[in-house]
Amino acid sequence: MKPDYIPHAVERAAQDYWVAHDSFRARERPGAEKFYCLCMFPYPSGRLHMGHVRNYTIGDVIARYQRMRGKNVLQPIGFDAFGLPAENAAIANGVPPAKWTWDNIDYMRRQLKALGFAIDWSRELATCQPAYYKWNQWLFLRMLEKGIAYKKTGVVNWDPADQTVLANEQVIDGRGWRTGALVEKREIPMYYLRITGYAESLLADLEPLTGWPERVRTMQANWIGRSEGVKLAFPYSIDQRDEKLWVFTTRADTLMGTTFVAIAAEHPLATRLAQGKPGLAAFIDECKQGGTTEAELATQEKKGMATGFSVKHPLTGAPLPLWVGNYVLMAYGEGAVMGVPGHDERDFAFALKYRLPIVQVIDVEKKPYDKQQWAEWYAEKTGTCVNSGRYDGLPYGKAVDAIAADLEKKGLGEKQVVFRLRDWGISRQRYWGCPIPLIHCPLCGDVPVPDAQLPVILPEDLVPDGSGNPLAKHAAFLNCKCPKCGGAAQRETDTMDTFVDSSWYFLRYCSNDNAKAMVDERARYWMPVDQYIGGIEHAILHLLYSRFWTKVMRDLGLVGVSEPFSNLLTQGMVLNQIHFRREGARVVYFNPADVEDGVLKSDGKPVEAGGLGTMSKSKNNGVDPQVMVDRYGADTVRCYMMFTAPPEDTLEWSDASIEGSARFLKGLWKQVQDHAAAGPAPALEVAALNSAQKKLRQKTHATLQKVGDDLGRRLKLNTVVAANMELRNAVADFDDASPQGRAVVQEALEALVATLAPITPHICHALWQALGHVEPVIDARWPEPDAAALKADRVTLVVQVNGKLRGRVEVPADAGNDAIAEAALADDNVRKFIAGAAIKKRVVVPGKLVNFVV
RNA sequence: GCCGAAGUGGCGGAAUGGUAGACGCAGGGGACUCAAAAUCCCCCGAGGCAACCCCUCAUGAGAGUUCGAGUCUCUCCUUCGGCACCA
Repeated sequence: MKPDYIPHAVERAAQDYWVAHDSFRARERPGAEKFYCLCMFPYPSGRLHMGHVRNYTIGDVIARYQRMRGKNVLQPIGFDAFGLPAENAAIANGVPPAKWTWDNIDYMRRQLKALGFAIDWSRELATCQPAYYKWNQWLFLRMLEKGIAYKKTGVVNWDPADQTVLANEQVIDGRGWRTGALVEKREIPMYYLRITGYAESLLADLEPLTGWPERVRTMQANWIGRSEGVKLAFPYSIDQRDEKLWVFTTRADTLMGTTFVAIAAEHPLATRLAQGKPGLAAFIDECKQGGTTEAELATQEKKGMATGFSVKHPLTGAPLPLWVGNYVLMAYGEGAVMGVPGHDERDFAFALKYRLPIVQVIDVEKKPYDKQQWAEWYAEKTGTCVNSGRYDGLPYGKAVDAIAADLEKKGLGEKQVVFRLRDWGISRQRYWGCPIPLIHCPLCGDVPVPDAQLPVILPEDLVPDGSGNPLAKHAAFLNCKCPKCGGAAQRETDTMDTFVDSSWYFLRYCSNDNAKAMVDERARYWMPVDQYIGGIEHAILHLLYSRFWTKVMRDLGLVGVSEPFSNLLTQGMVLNQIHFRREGARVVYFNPADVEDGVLKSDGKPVEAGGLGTMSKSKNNGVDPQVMVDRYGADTVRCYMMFTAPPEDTLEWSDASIEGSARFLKGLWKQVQDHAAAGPAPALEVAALNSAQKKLRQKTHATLQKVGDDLGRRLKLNTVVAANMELRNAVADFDDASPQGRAVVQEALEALVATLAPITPHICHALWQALGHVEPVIDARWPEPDAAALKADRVTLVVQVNGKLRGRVEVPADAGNDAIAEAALADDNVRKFIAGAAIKKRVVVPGKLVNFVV
């Protein structure tokens, strides 16, 4: 009897088998070659979206493949459970974030199980569990002891209407997303982690990380942004005292071209000079409007105001006007820049706008200099100094050395290395996060919570209302005793950035049941992660923070590795259309499924098109894969996700072509069942094969070779499916019920089922049994191609004349170059194009082509 | 604005410096069927040719390197990701 393909029954049976046999429980087996396969854990936003399905399918394919290669595989999962959307849901629905989060986790866990991922569920964790975040707090205290964590002020977005701090995402066109109020910048005290202390090693350790995509390493290196330059001082006198204004520059060679100095609006000197100057004070206030993001600062109109105050040139002593400029970033360097309009594009534009002098001090091969129009070469480091007194004629490097030496003699400067990287501010004025374990005592100051009192538990029954942090109004959490003096004190109500939670979860999977320690020796067995898979959007922040955190833990003796992830696959985003409406100052997003022809289906009124964007909760443009799983089954959805685009490319969602994957699996099922219904195939006798049988066998082994390379080395999963579709087509076209014909088909079908098993594990579980195997396909050996079967007697070469295809020629596989050329020249069309001309050159690529240059 | 990618038929994509369009979707034609669905077979980049052969053009635009470029280099355009409080 040949059973029909009923995906849900097949999938249930396979999943029941794996659960009954505890197939994916990972155990430490010293001596066994381990493989830690990890996907970035999901934020429990509600339901899985297509990006999740893509991510976890890629990971699952790799995990199952490595298992078939004989590795001891660990594939865990958990939930990144703290964060802003839970608070937003609470504001919208009046449900505490904890309940919302756990309901979502329960639903998503069911979805993940329905997709059949080979996950060790015993290691599941959620970052909102006290047993997890206790260790955030514990490590934070260790960092505080070592001076890695410290307190300073930082700038936040402040919504004056709701009296609350806003995330960048909640600021839309400079206004609060709920209130529409103009957002202000505000300085508040925060805790920082000194990631800059690790800048050198974070940069240096990128170099040997060859398992990472080059683009991610480049992005990280640029983000860290090491630059060598000179820190130098412009002296000035104020209130009868001599002081120095420090700046950093990578272009000390242009120092003699300085015509002004500009400081950030937040610079302390700006504040001092604004006293008694209402105009300047108003300008500084104006600079405090608008957002805090770098993109916003970099694209805003460059504005400045003279302070009326001067500083002195460090070498000539000449007075230079001091300006406040909104393009000067307090966060980078010293919060002040020397203005060299001759050789810096921004300074040039600023000088033109405010009619400041422009002086040329670098010449490049005597090219003409125009003070009205910026030219690219003005900023080049290839010229020599001019109009620079004793530095005239010096090239870049020597000029910098000479100027730095002269500054140093005067105590006004020295060479310095600075990084673009800034310390990591982790304080969030939010409820749904990990409490920062500090107590503020009126007598003792900031007192760390003693280890014995950890974790500081977050109360889970509060409902935020959008104005401020509910922890700050919750007496039971807020009021406590000072651990030092025993007097009345208050807890810190800020919580940690959720990036803290995700910076070490991969370590906790190794020992998630240990209540006594953050990590234990099991982490030494499993770490580093052999393959990490996640969205390209995490290329910088999450990966950089995880690398930093791992290095801190290494320095505390907690882990044995310096880098957490040996190999990284950055999956492309799954994009979908964005639709929205502006309702007053608020923006409301609509799911593409509810929109047709630019109109919302429910009310027939138009919506605005926001273009393509990554599927996200905040843009409400996710596609629920559950509909597809219900209709086609998990294997079809998995197959389609892998087939439709290479893992690293962006994928624009369309559910139109999933039918092809459904047909493929249906056809494969029928072929295997038809074949199996005729009884066991006889043993293969290679020597007895006819040429058609040899040809199918060659196709089988060519497919094994391609698929093995695509899966093992290239991670091109789309072509794994495509190559297997080709092989299936070849089997379908092969009409030979003879004993050896059936033996060749058996081999082809086994290759198909085994190599597809990582991608479509359920159907392959059933078909592997149908092909006569007792052991499950998850434990089958990955099939390797047979070199002898790959060899053909004769090969077809392409013949080119001057690089253009003019013919084909079939020659014995072992033909020499002269024999190939002779055969190629016998082709009529080839002869036509050579047409008596002299052959200047002959290029033969063995097995591929021959090219005549005439 | 800065940093990093991507751009190939009607669509998703293949081509690992060597035959551009594998594989699939959609579409067209046919078989089966009372009919439909499902399934199976054939065609399917544009132009030239009565037709086959064959020729020309074509991988966002423009240049360059090479016997040979979708692939490498440069410039430009468009789209996407990141820009430190979305995760």
